[in-house]
Amino acid sequence: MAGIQKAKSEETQRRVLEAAVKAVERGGFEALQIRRIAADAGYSVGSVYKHYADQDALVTAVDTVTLARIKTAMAQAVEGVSDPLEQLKALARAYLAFAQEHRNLWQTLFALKMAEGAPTPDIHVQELVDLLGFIAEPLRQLEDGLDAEALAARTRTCFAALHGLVAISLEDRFVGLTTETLDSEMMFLVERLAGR
Amino acid sequence: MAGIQKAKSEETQRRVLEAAVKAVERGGFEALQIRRIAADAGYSVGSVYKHYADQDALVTAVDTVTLARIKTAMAQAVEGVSDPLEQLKALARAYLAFAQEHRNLWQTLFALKMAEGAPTPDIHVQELVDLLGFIAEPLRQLEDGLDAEALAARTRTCFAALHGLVAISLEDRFVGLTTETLDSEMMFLVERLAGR
DNA sequence: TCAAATAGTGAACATTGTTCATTTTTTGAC
DNA sequence: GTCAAAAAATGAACAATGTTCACTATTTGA
Repeated sequence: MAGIQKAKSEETQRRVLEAAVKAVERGGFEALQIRRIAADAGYSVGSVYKHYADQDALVTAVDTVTLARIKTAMAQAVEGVSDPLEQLKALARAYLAFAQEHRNLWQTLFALKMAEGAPTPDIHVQELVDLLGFIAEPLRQLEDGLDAEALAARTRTCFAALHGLVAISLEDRFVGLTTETLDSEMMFLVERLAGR
Repeated sequence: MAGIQKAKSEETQRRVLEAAVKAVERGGFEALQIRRIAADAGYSVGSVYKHYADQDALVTAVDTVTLARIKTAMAQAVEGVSDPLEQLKALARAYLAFAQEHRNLWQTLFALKMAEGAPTPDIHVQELVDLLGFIAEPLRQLEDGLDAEALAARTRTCFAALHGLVAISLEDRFVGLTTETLDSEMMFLVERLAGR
């Protein structure tokens, strides 16, 4: 008869997180309201706090889901692609596509975590390292003269540049480019970064 | 005897904005609280709302100040520099320096305005066009084969790439690079973007 | 001098994150 | 099966904050 408590606890945590992800997907960062999520998940506000210390913890949990999804998308992007330059192009397109298709999740992931004094959870750091790993491998093949440290720095630079292009492309403030222009600019950036 | 009302109104608006800028500088986006700002400026909350429709309007006003400061920094950066590649490098360094020295203002400027349905104010669009203009001019000299439209797209791409590097460098999530490495990576990026 | 217009006030309200005393359910020993 | 302790769940209450608005104080122009 034992095990009911554990199962209930896990289900509650899972359903709360599901409701939180859906809330962010629908309404962005601001839609992550405890009362709303508790109601959507079918619990009271108190139950949410039993599993997540505060709103930040819930955002962090949503971000963890987002990172996992990005990782999956990146892994699929390079699947079966052997040419390093083509790998980088595929990764760039996958990253842009994810941001466009999951705009609210992506924006929440990069919406100033910096303001908080809390350190980044280990799981996030690991996921980010994995993401950078996708870029590091083709880069290593293209720039064979780099030592490990330089490669790590170069990898981050390449990711950051692509990230910036994606971030700016999602902003309304900058006059929008056509989809074709954005893609060609992105490919230009990848080629220049790859030294081609 | 006339003119007192106008002077008072303008002073109130100015002092409220000054308090708002200082609040953001000190505590970031989250420090922009109406009560706190009203008290700092020496007015009641109602007076703040006489000059700014809501919190968003006040953030927008702060962002306008930030954009003007960035524009000034960029203008100073290229002053007396004639070589186009050196101009781009100076602009990149100035942009990074501003973000580092005015981290909270910079972050607030790029903290998801996207969530709001409100359109970007004209003054912001104009300032952003001016900022891109600083980059467009040296780019035009370096890539003489581009037509106006392609140059505009390329300019945005270069800005976005630099912006991404700056944004990621300010994040704690990514293991920090030394100042020297960051600068050398930034120069690498500029040179590659410039086709050198 | 005075009535209208403007500037300024702050109490009151609505929303939302958070806490905690209480109730309901589960567990394991007897 | 009984029951006391532990865990899960509840929701009222509190605190912080954005926003409104009826009211007061000041300025204006005739």
